[in-house]
Amino acid sequence: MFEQAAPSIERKNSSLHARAQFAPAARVGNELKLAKRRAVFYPGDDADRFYEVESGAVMVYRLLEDGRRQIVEIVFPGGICGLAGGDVHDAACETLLPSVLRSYKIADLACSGLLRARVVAGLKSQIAAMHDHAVMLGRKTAEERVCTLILRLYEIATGNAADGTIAFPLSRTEIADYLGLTLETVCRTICDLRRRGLLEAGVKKSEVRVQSVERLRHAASC
Amino acid sequence: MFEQAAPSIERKNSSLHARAQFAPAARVGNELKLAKRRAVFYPGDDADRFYEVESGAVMVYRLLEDGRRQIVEIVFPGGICGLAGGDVHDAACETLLPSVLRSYKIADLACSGLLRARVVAGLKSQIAAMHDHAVMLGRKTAEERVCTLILRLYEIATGNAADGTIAFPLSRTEIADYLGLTLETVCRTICDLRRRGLLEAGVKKSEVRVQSVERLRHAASC
DNA sequence: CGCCTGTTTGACGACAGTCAAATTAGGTGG
DNA sequence: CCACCTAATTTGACTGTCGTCAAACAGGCG
Repeated sequence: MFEQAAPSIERKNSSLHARAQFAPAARVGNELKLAKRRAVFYPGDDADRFYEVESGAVMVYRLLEDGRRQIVEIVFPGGICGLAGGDVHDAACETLLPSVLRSYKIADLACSGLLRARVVAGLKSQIAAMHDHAVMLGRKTAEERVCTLILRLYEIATGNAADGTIAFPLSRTEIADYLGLTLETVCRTICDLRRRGLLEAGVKKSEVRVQSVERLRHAASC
Repeated sequence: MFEQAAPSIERKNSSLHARAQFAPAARVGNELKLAKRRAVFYPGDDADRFYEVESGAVMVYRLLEDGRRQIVEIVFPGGICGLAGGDVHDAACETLLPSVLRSYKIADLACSGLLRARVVAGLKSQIAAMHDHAVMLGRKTAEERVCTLILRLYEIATGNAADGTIAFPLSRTEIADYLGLTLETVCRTICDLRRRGLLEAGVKKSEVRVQSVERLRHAASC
């Protein structure tokens, strides 16, 4: 949170739980510009506000005592985060890209029918996405998981630059933590997909080009 | 725990996707009494209604083409199901026990502030539960998964008959499909926990007795 | 009492994880 | 602009957990 006007101040906040001291809570529908990899909230934080992603992307994750991490949601524009659990947040939330969020008080839901409709719609598609995710984590092989994720990113990206090239907003480790795999398995799987011609290397190493959506969809089992 | 008084009407509906024809859509807050293992909705069904579980329990699941199944939610009293995806349901829903559900039209949300508050609260804890579930599926070992589930059932049951005995509303196959394991692994793990004294056999085979919540919680990593 | 289904147990194999090292990318300062 | 340094990615070899296939066993219901 809470770096207000984006850029400048870059408190180092390298992922795992370096606590940020927040700026004082903002007003209804307060806009929040955040740089890449900034914390939005931490588990245990007061959950009196939730967030709507306007641009960019955020990830919501949980940590176990021993350091295992699971990214439980990746939220893209139009999605909601911070509406889970009781009166404190149940997970951590961090930007993956420079993002604009809009924060609301829970109580605002009662006031605005428009907001409520947007939130309900957001939650509905979010729950469906979590169903997809559960199927992936519980029942898909490593290759199916990777293909499923690439496909999802492709479909989101295809709105923007539709030449089949996808810039991952995620590191290998993050992909692994989202897919319930290790980073080595993710590497091996992606390389293998390249070798087999389903993907092609992009200009930058973090980019990838989809060769055949059909074959990818088939390999993803969905 | 759990067992209601199994009602009368028993339309045969043996699990996987034998389509049920529903009673004609009911009014706002229509009560729905269902026996054990009755379909509530199927994927693709018109999602003009959602359901609040009043008693009993339901499971929400997805099937892949090749028959792999993942149970994505188990919903207990107070929870909501059927609010996911777009204008058709994204998953199947079936009772695990004789249950009483209450169905509402989506539009009802706009009318009743009381309903809205209950639904938002329900969705929030449901999303947190799905976060738990994702962590389990993505990052926990077979033993941790089984312990986590037993612990959750224990905590729900402990409100009712608090002697540590849990009657599973789930078959081994269903436990496996919820935990992302095979039924053999579930069996082996439960037997192992018994051998190691974390659990004790109940009177019936489908029951289990928790020996030490502490040890169980430790083995569950949560 | 006997069938049918669900559960338990066993033997074996494979997919993904672990540990470790080599290679590459990206960022910084000269 | 280039050299260097660190962090990220890739590759390799080996291991272990869990899945698969198969058979024995138990329990519930007619």
